[in-house]
Amino acid sequence: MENINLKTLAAQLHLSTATVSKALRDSHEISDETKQRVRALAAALNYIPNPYASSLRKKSSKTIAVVIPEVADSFFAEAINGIEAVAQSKGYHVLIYLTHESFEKEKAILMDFQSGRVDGVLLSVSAETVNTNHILTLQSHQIPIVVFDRICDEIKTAKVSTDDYNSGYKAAQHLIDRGYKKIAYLSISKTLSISRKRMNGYMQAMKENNFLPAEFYICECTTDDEYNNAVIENLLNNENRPDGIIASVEKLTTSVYSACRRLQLKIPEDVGVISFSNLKTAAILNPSLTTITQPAFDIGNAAASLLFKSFEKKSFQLDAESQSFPSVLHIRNST
Amino acid sequence: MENINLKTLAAQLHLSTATVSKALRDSHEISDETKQRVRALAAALNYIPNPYASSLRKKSSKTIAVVIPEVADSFFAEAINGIEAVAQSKGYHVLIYLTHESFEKEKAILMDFQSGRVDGVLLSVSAETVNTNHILTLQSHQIPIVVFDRICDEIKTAKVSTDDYNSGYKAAQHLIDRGYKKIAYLSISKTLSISRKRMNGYMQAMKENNFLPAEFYICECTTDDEYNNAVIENLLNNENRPDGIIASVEKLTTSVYSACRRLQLKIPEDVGVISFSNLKTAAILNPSLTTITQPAFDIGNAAASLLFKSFEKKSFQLDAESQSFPSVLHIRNST
DNA sequence: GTGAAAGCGCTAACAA
DNA sequence: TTGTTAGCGCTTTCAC
Repeated sequence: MENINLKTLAAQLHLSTATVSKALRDSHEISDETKQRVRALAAALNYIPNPYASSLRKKSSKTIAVVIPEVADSFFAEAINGIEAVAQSKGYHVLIYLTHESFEKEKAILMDFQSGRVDGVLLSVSAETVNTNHILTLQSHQIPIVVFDRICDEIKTAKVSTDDYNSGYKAAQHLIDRGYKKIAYLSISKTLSISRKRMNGYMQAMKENNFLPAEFYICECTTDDEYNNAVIENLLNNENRPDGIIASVEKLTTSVYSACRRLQLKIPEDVGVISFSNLKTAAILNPSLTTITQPAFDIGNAAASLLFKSFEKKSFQLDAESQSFPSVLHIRNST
Repeated sequence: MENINLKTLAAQLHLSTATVSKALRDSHEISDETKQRVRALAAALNYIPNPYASSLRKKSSKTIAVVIPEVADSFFAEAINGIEAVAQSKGYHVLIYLTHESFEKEKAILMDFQSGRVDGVLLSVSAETVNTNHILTLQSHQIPIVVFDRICDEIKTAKVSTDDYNSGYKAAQHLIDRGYKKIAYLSISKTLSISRKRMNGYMQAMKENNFLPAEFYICECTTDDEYNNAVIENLLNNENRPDGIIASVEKLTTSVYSACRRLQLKIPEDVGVISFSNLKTAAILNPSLTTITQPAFDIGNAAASLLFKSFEKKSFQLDAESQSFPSVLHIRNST
């Protein structure tokens, strides 16, 4: 099938391409009658404008980028849902990029956006991300960027996230209320602000309850499941093992449960477990899992909405628009 | 920061834009010395070519589209991983679109691709998709399309999927081997070929074991969790309830487990449960879940690889390249 | 080995 | 109200 463009339409209608273009965009300069004719033919021939010609000319691409560490995580999957919902409603397209927690990849991806490929970026930084120069560079090219979930405090833009400090606090306090005393915090990154904040909340709760730093256990996990399994098993296979565990990230849950099973530790009797998680299956785990659940869809939705607002009025100050959503504690049988 | 383009480079180097363009693309027409100079300046000024200008000119966008019903499903999430891996290695960009099981949305999305926005499409059809005209139209515009997982048999192109018939058969046979006799099949769509095939496999196994059609239970589920909960509870809350359940799709697992809990039916004693699922948490459910697991990453990877092959040689016949991957049965405590 | 020129399909001044 | 023209930034003949 022949590809049909403005010129074809114009020729068949004995009009200029300019007129056709304006008619299709419902310009007030064009008579109703002409608009009718143009629209009729466009529909008949099933004309779809070439987006790249239009992008080139207008210097706007009607597409945004979503840059995240991974998709196989129910938080990010739900966040994408939230983002896609807004994008679809605004007629925007969404490009997706996975960093797999690599800072180098993240830099390379953002670098490319200097080209004008996207009108804006939604970013959740990788666990390795140690500085924000790549973000600053992008901003200096007038590409608006909104960070969500895994935010960077340093950068000047909208940040949409959970109230991480409180969430960490809430998790720890819940375990303490349940009578657990030696509580471990499983982190995925020393550098990630989100992880630090959750940890600070945990530490604060511990201190307020007069636990000594010697009774805190901070355990660094990684991207590597095998490694995490070993680390967690090691943590628990020990005279002075913790009796409570806070998994700061969903994927660590499986490792914790498996380690307990291998070591024949009973949850919640021997070890209480609470996870930051959006898993739909939390309620049907064995035992059902107490979670700190983030409003993932809403966070994605809010981040995207802010980005679109910044497209609509250029005077919109993204950095005055950060939002923090409360997480909710779902108490189940693992604590 | 000023946006820098070929013209800027050319001016600073006292060369023509044509020469600079060729130099950057490492054309043999250009002297090594010039290439050096050009590359040096391009790097120094951090030149990133405008992709839309290039797309417009070359009529190729270096981007593909992934059209799927949803992301919040571990099969699709993993499949995206597989797709993204190939795309990234080939320097391609990936646009993502969610149909939320709506045929109308799917049509609208594919329609837009006639514009040349993408070089190819990876599609997993919605549960509502009843005909393939939208796909045929796209193909008539020379946009290659590979269907994966939720394939359509009718269309002439590469189809990458699991061996669904065998998987359905395997699931049923496993339950039968375990001594279950009244086995229900939970479907998500009458029209989806993938669902029909799994169901046919189930029926075949039943017949081979001399169960009567009267002992088959086929249960239509939907997108709506509430509704599914009710339907499944109704199925099980009954004198003549099934003693075995095959969930043909991951998301139904939670409904089944919850229904059993509410009705105080014990898994696996009262009801055996097997699910098509890629959940990482299958092993730590209560009880751990017997699954038919699809090689999601590989399927995504294979689908994308085929698409890229068709870009590389236009003589490549996609419709001669369908692939079927075996699923694996993970026997756990729910059966 | 390099450059001039045309043009991808569209939009936006500016004329008419 | 419609048309002419220029040009977005790039690639690609085709001359030189």
